[in-house]
Formats: sequence, structure tokens, C-alpha cells
Amino acid sequence: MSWTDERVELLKTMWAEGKSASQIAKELGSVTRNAVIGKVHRLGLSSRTGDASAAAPAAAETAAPAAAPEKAPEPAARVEPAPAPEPEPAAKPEPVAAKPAAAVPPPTSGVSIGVTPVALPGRRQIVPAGQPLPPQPSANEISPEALASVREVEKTARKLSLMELTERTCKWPIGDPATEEFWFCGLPSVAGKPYCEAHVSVAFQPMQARRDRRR
DNA sequence: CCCTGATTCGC
DNA sequence: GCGAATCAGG
Repeated sequence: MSWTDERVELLKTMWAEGKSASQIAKELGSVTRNAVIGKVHRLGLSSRTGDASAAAPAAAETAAPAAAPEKAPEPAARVEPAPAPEPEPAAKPEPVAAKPAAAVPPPTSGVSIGVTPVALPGRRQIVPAGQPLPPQPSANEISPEALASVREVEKTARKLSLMELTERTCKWPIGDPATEEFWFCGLPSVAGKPYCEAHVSVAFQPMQARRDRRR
């Protein structure tokens, strides 16, 4: 495929929104990030001046490709890009589940039939900061053995922050989101899944096994 | 290692 | 004009 007018327009838009060359390449398809960068330069919009308002959302997109604000009205042309508000997990009142909506809860689609996601840690409802924490995966949902083995694996977690998550890192939350003791597993994720081997095994369980364990 | 954008240069 | 290869950096 080549640089049709529409594709160029898309490129311009996305670039202005602050998306990375690789993201743009992925969305356009049939082009590499190199091609995108090359085009960007030839178009002379490399300095990314058009509009800095959307620069921040782009970062979050790496971890949560779900939905990002497409455009925000910018009153006046800003010369300096607005500094990106850095989401500090422990400082943010919001629960983890609010942001990586696509990351934390197990995917409801793309999962093979007969397998169902189990209750996850941070995901209940909106829990105000300072409130009692949502329980970690409870023992009645996950077998003691599996739980123990996961705890072991978690000792080797990479302890990534929200911003450090990529498509290939395990997005399982570990610890208390309201404190410094919070991070994401970060170990290599299983291809196509949001979690590493260990966490996939607790997140996705055969319906049969799960039913049998219920009280 | 994962990723970023910038540059070069043969096509 | 195009984009792979490469560079420089986080």
C-alpha cells in the first residue's frame, strides 16, 4: 500500500495526537514505524508542534489501548507542549481498575470457550482511597497450590509501574494500590494474553474446576 | 531487552 | 518519494 491522501491525513492526525510512530504504523497497517517516521519527516511535521494537548493520553495507550480521548479543543496554539500529568499509582485516589480497564480485568473476548475469568484483585467497584482494600484473589476461588506458586513467582516480579507496561508484560497488579507497595508483575506475558504464565493460570480457569471449588 | 525518534542513502 | 538500516538515546 502507499501513502494515499487519507492515510496521510490519518498519519497527520495521529502524529498530532502524540501517538508514537510504531503505534501509527500498527494502526495504518502495511507500513513500518520507519516508514511512518520517514513520512513524518518528509511532511515536515517532525517537531510535533501542531497540538500538544493529546500528547499525554498517548502514553497511557501503550498499557490500555482501549479508548483514548481522540481530540481536545485547544484554545490557543501552545508553543511548549503541556507537561504530561504523571499518574502516580500510590498518589492517585482512583482505584487501579479505573485506568488499565483493559489491562486489569481479564479480557471478556478472545478467550477460548469453556474458560472463564475468575474474580480479580483490584477490580470490584470504585473504592475510595484509604478504604479497606479489595481482597487479593481469594483462596476459595484459587487452589492453595496455585496460589502458593503464584506468590513464589511474584517474588521475581519486575515490579513495573503503570507507565512501564507494554503488550508483552504481565499486567497483574500486586500489592496495595493505595500505598507505595504496589506494582504490576511485569514478567513476560503469554502471547495474546495480558498476563504471564503464572497469572494466566489463576486468571483463566476451566469452568468445571471453578464450579467444583465453590462453596 | 523493550522502546523512542532521527538520519542516511540506495532504490 | 520511499523506507530499511542504522544511529542515538531512555
